Amino acid sequence: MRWSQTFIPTMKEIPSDAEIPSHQLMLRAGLIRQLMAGAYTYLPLGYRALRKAEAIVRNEMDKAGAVELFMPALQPIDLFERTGRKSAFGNVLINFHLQRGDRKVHLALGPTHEEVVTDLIGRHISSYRQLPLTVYQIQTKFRNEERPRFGVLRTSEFLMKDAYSFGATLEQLDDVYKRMYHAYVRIFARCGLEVLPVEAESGPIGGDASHEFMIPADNGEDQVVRSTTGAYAANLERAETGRKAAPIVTAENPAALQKVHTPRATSIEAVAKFLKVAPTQLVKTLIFKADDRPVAVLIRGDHDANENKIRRALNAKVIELADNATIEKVTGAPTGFAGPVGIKCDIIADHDVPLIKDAVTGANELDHHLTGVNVGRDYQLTTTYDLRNAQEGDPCPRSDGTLQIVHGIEVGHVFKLGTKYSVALGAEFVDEKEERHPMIMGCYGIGINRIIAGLAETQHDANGLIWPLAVAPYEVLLIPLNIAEAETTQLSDKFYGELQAAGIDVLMDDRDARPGFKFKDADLIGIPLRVIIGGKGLKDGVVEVKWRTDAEATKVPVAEAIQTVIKLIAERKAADAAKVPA
RNA sequence: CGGGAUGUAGCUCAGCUUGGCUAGAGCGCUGCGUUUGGGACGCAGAAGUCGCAGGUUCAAAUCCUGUCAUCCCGACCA
Repeated sequence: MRWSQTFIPTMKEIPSDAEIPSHQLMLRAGLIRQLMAGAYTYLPLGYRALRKAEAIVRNEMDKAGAVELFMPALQPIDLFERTGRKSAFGNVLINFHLQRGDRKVHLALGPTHEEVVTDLIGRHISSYRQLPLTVYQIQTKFRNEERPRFGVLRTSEFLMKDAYSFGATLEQLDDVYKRMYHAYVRIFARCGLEVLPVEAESGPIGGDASHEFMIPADNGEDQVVRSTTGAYAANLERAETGRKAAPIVTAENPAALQKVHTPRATSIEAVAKFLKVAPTQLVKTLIFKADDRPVAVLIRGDHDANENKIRRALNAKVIELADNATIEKVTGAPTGFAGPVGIKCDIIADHDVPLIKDAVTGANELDHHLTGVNVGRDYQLTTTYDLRNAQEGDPCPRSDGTLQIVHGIEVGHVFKLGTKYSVALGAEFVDEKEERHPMIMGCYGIGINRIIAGLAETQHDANGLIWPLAVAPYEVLLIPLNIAEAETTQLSDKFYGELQAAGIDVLMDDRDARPGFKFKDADLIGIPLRVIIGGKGLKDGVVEVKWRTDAEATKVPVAEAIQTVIKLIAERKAADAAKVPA
């Protein structure tokens, strides 16, 4: 492509609306333009990168045995009502009524396609002999994000590869899951992305039933816990800690239990400030309803409760924070003054709670707290659990390392769904004994836009983007230094034609601009290999070849230049391919 | 949805506090000329209903009310 004939609106200045590097650079390099909050146009350069990432995803999905199809974005709301996801999605689901003749139809724009695909497969697959089957599509998804942000990282409309597997047995599900996991590792490696697979919240099947693929990045929205030894990585929502259950013994020389007046101090911060003690000295008592049974959950004041861990510890299906009426019933006081001493419900506690000597807790009485609270003497526990979010410095659950917390951008997710959708939508098969069973499903998503945004976010320098060869909009950028010189343009045209004939994606900056101007734009858009033709070099019979990441260009005799470029690209491709796990 | 900020030319911003001549700058754009190895220079030009609506006033980019949009923090995110 000749630069003069395409559309690459680069910007020297940083648009004031863009805050994070990927957003700034994608705007400045002419990859995207914003239409409105959460909706972006992909300009020619950005769209080429997107399509290259898409092609890699498609290729690996095909190799992993998935078959491509294409489903409608427009979907009948009825499907979401049958799976209960109309209310689960709530406001995120874009849905509306349309007039069709004399009737109204209620439609949704697909936020994902479990419903449509389960309905489809359920209608047409009926025997275990036809299973397993994995289908996928690459399609625009729609979600009414309450707050789109971070440029292209969180938008209301985005390109997603979504795959769905249908199997007759858990073994079949496990098999597809492993193949998809492996395909994902290859996809991100081929795209040149550094990605960390982490354990994620997994829903009904449990165990290793869900992994997210995270790009470590300071601006990532997710928090990821990883072990210093590399033995463990998990989403913060999911991450276990390696802490052990503490011995439940009353501390020596405990202070006397004392009731103190703490007017209007209902939060940890307020109580800590009022009594001039550290939050680590406080115990917060959260009242949950676990399958409608009230339970008091004790967490150290400075820690964050983790609802998933609490739900598992209680062996409950659903838990939610109790309403004010329930809290008053079990504590005898309004919300904000709950404590374990004398509470009228079961108590479970985090490992760190019994370690607090002379703790401060609510007194189960309006405007009062207790000080000098000690386990064994003032309240009883039989055991403790891991009930809080992991923290920096916690022991690793799988090794002798410690845990650290990093931010990440979720770029992929593999998930063992089980039979939730096949039961709701009646997608059943018959086994060899003619017994009917719901199909066992898995789903596997990749955010294609996030591959691009993630690369922009993590691979750039002060001057601009640095594309990996496999996803770069163009592989080679030809720069004729001065198009007023006939020799320069003739040679550039020749190179342009021959490189294209060799199957290389080449962009030629044929604009009538000064060299410095072209160099700045070249660094900004980050094409991997740059070939400079003209000027001093051409007088000496050489052209200059330079990787985006090189400090200095290499001089190559004109006669050898084309072969050199073809060889360099081939070598880089081979080197990149060697980094991809087999 | 709660909190904060910002809307003036394609981009970055000044002017607003204390209302007052014809609304400014840099970059970009058009024409001519000179330039040509890291975002050139000169001359001449085009381009803005000052987000929108209403109000106050002799007079509003500036003050008031409402509204819309965008960004940031938080809540939310199968």
